[in-house]
Amino acid sequence: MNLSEKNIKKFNENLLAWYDENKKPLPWRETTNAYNIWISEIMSQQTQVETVMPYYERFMKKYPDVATLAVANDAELLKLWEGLGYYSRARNLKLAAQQIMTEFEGIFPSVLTDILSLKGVGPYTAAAIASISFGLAEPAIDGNLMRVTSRLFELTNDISKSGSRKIFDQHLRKLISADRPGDFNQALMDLGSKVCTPKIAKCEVCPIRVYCEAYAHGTPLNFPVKTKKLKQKDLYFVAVALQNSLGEYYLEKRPATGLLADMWTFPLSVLTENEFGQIITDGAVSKLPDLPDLPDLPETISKTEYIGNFTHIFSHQKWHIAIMRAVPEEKFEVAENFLSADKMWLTDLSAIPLAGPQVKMFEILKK
DNA sequence: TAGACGTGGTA
DNA sequence: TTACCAAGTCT
Repeated sequence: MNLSEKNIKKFNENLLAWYDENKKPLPWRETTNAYNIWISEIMSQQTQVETVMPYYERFMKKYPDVATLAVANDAELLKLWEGLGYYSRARNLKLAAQQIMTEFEGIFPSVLTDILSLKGVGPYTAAAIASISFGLAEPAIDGNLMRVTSRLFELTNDISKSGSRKIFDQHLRKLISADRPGDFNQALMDLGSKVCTPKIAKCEVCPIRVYCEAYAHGTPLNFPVKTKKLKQKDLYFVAVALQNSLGEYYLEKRPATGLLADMWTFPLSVLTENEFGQIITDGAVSKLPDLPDLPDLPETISKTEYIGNFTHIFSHQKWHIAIMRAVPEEKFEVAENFLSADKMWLTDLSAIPLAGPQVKMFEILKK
């Protein structure tokens, strides 16, 4: 593209006029309040907007401002986030709210480096908030902007490498509208999701095609350049469903770090692929997870019954879970509900945060 | 810098 | 069913 001042001005006029006509109506586009924009941007990371919308509405109702979020109950916050994935986002949201209370006197920071200092806020989100809420000319570089920009300039930099970011940043800084930087960013995002899409480039309806190198050369689908993702690793587990006489299930809390941190789970034990195969073919199980040492629990769980199996796919792991129902020799009562901070009998499913594998297990056990 | 970190949708 | 995609960040 010829980057003359006149062309850049025309580029923005075309892009922003298209945006004014075609922008997606989204709840968080009805305001520029930094708190609202922040929450919507965090929720939208690697997540489609259709999925985000109900979560956003519930979140704003329960935590309408920074002060409320800063003192949120951890379990309630995680429960609200249940099903959205990437649960550290919820944890970081509360930490960042506390940062704003202590380091910025409760006022959402308006300086880029201050916004960037918030937990869970990286270069994309900081630029999105800075441009949309504070009118700063910062390109918010997400997957959409990288795809559109790579086609505009036929950039062959691998977008899956973090080092490529600065190349896209350099190009976009020359283009970004000083008057409407927030709309510039959102226009390119909408363009990327509706017109300049990964598998199909609808160049015939693109408002900026006359500036596009890939369009001129008929090569839009050659961009962006991106290395392939690794395949998920297969992992095998046996999960145990143990019920007391009240019908409550025994659950454990996962560690505070790592995959599904702080979420509740049925006791799990790692299996080899062969051991897993044994269970699903003839119900034979060689090793069960350790069960709690309870005073009221019968001394031996003499029998286990194979219930079924399912798989759950994460971005980097594929879990194969066989479900065994533990059958105590006699019925037993439990004196206490909460055994400790990380062991409990489930009384109210709606009160504790459960991730995908556990939700699926409940579905199967209900049948 | 590469890999960890969830989930749901599409082809 | 596999592969990839969707408004990334942290370590």
